[in-house]
Amino acid sequence: MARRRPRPTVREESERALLEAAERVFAEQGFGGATTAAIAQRAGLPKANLHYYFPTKERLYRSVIERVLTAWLAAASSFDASEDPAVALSAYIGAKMDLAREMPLATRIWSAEIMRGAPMIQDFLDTTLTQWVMSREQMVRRWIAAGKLKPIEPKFLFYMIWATTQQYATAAHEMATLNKGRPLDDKAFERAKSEAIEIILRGVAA
Amino acid sequence: MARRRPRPTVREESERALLEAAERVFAEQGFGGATTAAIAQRAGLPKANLHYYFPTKERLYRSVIERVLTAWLAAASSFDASEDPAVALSAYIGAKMDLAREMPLATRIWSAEIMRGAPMIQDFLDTTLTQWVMSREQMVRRWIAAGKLKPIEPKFLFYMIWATTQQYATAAHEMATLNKGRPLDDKAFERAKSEAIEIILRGVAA
DNA sequence: TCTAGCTTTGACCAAATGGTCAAATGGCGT
DNA sequence: ACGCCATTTGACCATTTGGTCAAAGCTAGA
Repeated sequence: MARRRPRPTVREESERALLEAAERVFAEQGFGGATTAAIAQRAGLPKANLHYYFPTKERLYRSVIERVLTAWLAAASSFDASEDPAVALSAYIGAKMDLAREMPLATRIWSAEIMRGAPMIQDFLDTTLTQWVMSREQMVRRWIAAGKLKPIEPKFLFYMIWATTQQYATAAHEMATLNKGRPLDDKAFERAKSEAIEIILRGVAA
Repeated sequence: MARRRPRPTVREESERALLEAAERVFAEQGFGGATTAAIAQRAGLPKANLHYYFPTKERLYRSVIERVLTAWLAAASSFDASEDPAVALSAYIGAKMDLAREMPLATRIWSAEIMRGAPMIQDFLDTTLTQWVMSREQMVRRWIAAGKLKPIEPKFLFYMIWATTQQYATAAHEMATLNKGRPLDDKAFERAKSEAIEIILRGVAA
């Protein structure tokens, strides 16, 4: 019997184009403001074709969010780079900064989703994120107990890291306005990255 | 001739109810996702009445944003509390934290607006905000020159302050999830505030 | 009481929206 | 050459959307 060959190119290419277009439109307009027509047009496909690959707008959105989730987890793993808090925090903040720089649209979608109350990723918050935070909280507490960090509430440190790093994606336009209308260049961004790391490290070091 | 009396109550009460409802709906759904019908319903008025007071959705949104602008400026002024950087920064961070705590919906709308590229407040970014940042940048540079602060790029400090403080409004739901599903109580919030202040102060102090 | 003008509201409309469908197209293995 | 099946697409649909309108209600001053 003729085994169904994956024949990847067509489907994969259309899905890729749609996901890319969706990422841009969702980032710019939010879930509510985005329209499937706009996404299809940006992908260069008729709207009916979009609904062939992604039956509903919500499913398309979920697919976009899954990519972000993967990236989030990858960045999170760099927290475990070392048992030395300075190294671990530097690596984590750096990875988060790079993520915001390299995936600004995805980062904006993520932030918007959180801001709306995470209607699509509550499950992630309840399971993976909660576990990740709880376990890293323990690490931070151990560092504090070992006299390596000031006695801070670990969660507040995470909140500061998340906020500061994501800012470079969510407020990129505001930053550009304050930078003579031009986006941060690579040099400025690298400086922002190292200053963020240094300020936070100095702030929490015992 | 019968002088038009202000007769404030009716108009003012309707406008107030509409603005309050609009703030909530815009914060929850974003500009694109919000509907005038939903706003009118939340205000307990027919939709036609909404359009009597605010001819278009965009005008209503602009009116909501103006309130936020006022609050932003009020908080900004606390930066000038003192010539001592520790006092000025503490006051400013504290004021921003309080703003996020007391006006979470407005803060979320503000963040969403920035994230979308500030389509409605570009003028504010270009004028008031740019001037405010430029002048406070000078103050920070003077503090650095006086050896009171580490040689940081002042803008990055502002970005960190904005991000960290707004986070307590924009990510309130995420924080609640990580706090056994309950929002931060006043005690926890006060601790977050003082830790934010301490971490940043230690981070930038010379 | 009368009336002028502010306010309220149900009914309505054109456009946009998410989504459907069936007919057409394309390509690959036999 | 043929047939199978994935893919493409224009046309279509019900619902929702922002916004309009005209008729009615209300209130204060004369």
